[in-house]
Amino acid sequence: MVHLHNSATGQIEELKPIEAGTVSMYVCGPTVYDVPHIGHGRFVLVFDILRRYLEHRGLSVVHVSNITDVDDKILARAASEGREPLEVSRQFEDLWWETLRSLNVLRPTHTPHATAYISKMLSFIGELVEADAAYLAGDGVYFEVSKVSDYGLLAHQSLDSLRAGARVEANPNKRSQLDFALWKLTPDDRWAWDSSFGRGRPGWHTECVVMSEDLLGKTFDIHGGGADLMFPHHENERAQARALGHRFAHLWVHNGFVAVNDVKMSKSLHNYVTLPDLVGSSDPRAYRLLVLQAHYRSPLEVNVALIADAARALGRIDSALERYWATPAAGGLVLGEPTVMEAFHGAMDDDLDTPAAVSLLFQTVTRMNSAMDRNDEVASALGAAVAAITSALGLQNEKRDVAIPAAVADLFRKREAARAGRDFALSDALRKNLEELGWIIEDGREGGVLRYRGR
RNA sequence: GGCGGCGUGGCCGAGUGGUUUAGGCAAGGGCCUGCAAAGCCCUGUACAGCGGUUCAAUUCCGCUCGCCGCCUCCA
Repeated sequence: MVHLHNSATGQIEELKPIEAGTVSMYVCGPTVYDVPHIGHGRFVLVFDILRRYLEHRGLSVVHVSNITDVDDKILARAASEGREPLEVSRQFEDLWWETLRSLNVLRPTHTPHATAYISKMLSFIGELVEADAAYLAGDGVYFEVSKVSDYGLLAHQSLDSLRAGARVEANPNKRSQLDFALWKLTPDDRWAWDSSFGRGRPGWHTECVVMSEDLLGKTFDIHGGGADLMFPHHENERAQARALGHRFAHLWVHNGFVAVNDVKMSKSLHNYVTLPDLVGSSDPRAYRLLVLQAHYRSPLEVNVALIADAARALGRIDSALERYWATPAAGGLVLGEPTVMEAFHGAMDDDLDTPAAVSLLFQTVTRMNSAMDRNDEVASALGAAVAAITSALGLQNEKRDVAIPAAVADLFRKREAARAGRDFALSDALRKNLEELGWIIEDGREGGVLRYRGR
């Protein structure tokens, strides 16, 4: 059974799907106003890994991840570039999905947009006002935090201590400085919606409650996101749902940050790296492996050199898999070696212990290679285990169906002939030519094997 | 100020009261190979410092030093 750390309780708890066999999962998505950064990459990979694993275990997953397309930052960018807000959000949303595709991240089942949920948000806010959990004051509608008895559950702080530490942001309209805006009145703005409260825009904590409940119900299994969303965003989402008596999310799952030189990555510190740059710098799977090598709740150091290391490690898995696929057994139905698969499940069930799973993967690669070297028949079961684990983690070696160019084939044939004639000088020279073209020859008993390694 | 976390071998990164103390990358040695590549084998005696508890601590407790995060938009 899958167990996950629940931020609400601080405990590792069993995932018990509300609807047997189906896991409902909501993961807070991006605000599309800029190029995705490597921090986005981590959360997207973590939850993709979780999803893939659940599916690997035979569960079906309804995965919802939103696109925030109405936000002050989008507006600001549109204004400074003299463009329409929708044009800006469209541009970065397209880039978002394109980047995720390159990371081999499965597309969520549903990808709701905030702009499509304005009227539902308004009626939700109406319910909150009716329930006396929200109030209309000067410049907007605010949620009254003190109406939720366990406010601070996710922050792991009491209302008093939160209030004590809260920076004073002198908004006299709020009854408490912790109260947050559900609807901001912006009567003069073009980018606004009319409502019974007045013309305005939604606050950013409401869309996720409304969209998650709309698509997954008033209670669902997992709510996830980056650790910095825990408070206030998730706290506030939860507060709204609780104020209406909804059970809301059962398990709150949060991933750790990406750090650069031990410091959380952020634009203001100029340690910002874009995701497309990072993914493009190496094998697109390298970041996934890097993420897998650390526990999802730990901070993770990420830089181009580490990505390159991970890419080299990937090579080990790839060549093992190539070796396995080349065996006759691989064509048939070979089950993964049972003790390995059991160990894999044991690790992953334990709060997604991917470091242990990856460790096991590499150990299995070594065992498979050894077994093949000595013609041990256990090799195919081990190879099948490597293949199964690799694909459950989303690290599968996309079989590069790279057609062999005629020129390459020609060089290869010449090299084989030279080698057969023991003209090693010519043979090595030809091999070098091929390497420059991105092709590597591995000599074996039955002659050389041509392999594309890219450049 | 409140809350939480961290300091592991060249780097990344798991983990554990004692026993064979992950894994990857890098490094060194070896086997194999015409040479390579791939693969296999071997090597590194790491746990911030100081006390304490214990038969035994890197692992538990305390303190010190250093560092990080949340409390504000943020994955």
